[in-house]
Amino acid sequence: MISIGMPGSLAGGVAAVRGDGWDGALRMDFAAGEEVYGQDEAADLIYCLTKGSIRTSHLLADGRRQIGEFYFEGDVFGVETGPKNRFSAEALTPCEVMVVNRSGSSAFGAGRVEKMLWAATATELARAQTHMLLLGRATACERVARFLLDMADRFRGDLVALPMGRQDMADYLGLTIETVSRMLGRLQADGAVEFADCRHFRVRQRSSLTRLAAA
Amino acid sequence: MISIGMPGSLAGGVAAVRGDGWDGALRMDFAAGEEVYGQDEAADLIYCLTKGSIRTSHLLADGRRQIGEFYFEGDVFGVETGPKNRFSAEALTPCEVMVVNRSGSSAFGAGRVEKMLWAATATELARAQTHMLLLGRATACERVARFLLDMADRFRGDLVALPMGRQDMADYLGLTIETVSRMLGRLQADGAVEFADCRHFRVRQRSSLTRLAAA
DNA sequence: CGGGGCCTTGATGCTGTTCAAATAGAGTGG
DNA sequence: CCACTCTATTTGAACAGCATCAAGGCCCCG
Repeated sequence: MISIGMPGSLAGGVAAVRGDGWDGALRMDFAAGEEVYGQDEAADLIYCLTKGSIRTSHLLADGRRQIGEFYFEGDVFGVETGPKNRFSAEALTPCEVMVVNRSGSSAFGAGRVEKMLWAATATELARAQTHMLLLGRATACERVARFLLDMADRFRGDLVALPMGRQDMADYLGLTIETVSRMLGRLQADGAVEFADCRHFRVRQRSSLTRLAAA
Repeated sequence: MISIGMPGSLAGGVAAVRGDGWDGALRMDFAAGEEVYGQDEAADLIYCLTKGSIRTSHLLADGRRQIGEFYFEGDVFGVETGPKNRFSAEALTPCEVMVVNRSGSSAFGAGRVEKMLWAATATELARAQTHMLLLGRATACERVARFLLDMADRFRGDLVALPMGRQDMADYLGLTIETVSRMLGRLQADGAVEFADCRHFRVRQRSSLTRLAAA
């Protein structure tokens, strides 16, 4: 069974999410800033984000933090490879998620949940590899440029909203907030992007941005 | 069908690898330095390394290189998430591998190949995440210390042999050869490890090494 | 109006890179 | 087995990019 932890209010009811294996899922809601699951907790649930934005983060003993990934509407998160979560997940904005128990219909490969889990794991691997390449051999400017491109591609629409703050971007990109801020400034000065305010931008010259992203 | 590319000599015959889904696999041999598969080639085969060491690497247009992972005896490699390989794979030493076509018995979840592929993907995700954390927020010294610990753990035995050169380590850790060399020197000076020659070391004080790895 | 986050901007410093050269090691042919 | 060559590794010195430290500005909200 799904046990509902302290945070997050169970919204009761059961809704279908495209019939992808989320039919029997329970819906939960989270307020901005609330934790969906914690680092080192048992990893037995999988989540589909139906509304809002989520970040997963890994905290080191000395306070250093690495953001694993950002998730938006339609993304599946909570895919973990071990019995315990390597990352924690927090809501960046008010969120609505569907939850299923991964060991639900346990026979391998049988159920829709397994198919969905398989697809989600593959997506997760692709993202982790992309992220790895970003962190391994990209300059600060390239990292920020790629991040903006990625965000612009994930939100279809002219004006892109960033649900996360500078610290989250920095911890995702392996940089400091100051460096992120400076690079954003530089990209804007170069005419590649234009910021309406610190959380909203539009791509001005995709070619410049792509060139600066270099990879 | 499996098509045998130019490099790698088909050793004919069919051998079972623990009955894990490798029963119908073909064996191939590669010489040190030979490419097993190339970046951007079609990703339809999966490999089990039965002897030797493999590295996977991703090359950027400007020559920067990121090593994805090192694989040793018993490891499965060639798990890719898209239709084309994001990485290439090269033999570090003479290698013996078993090859199967991933779309062989295609019905999802049905065959042993699928079970194996599922396990391999999960392992791959775990490794990619570990690697991501390494590259994101670790100092040069921590990276090298963790690398040595990792190698020591994967090769059971007192004296650990490194099948890769300094450039490979550097490209794996997101550092330069000079920095890697300096950090190895420092770790040895600190008494954490001892190098017999530049490719063989033993762990002297695991506690120091673990402390320096810090994560 | 005042307080507290968050973001930006500037000055300075450190970690790791780059450039350069010496040394060690591996492979080759005599 | 030795001499020679070529490559890999180590070491040193100068440099650069990003981090750190420190203000200052902006915006939200009481």
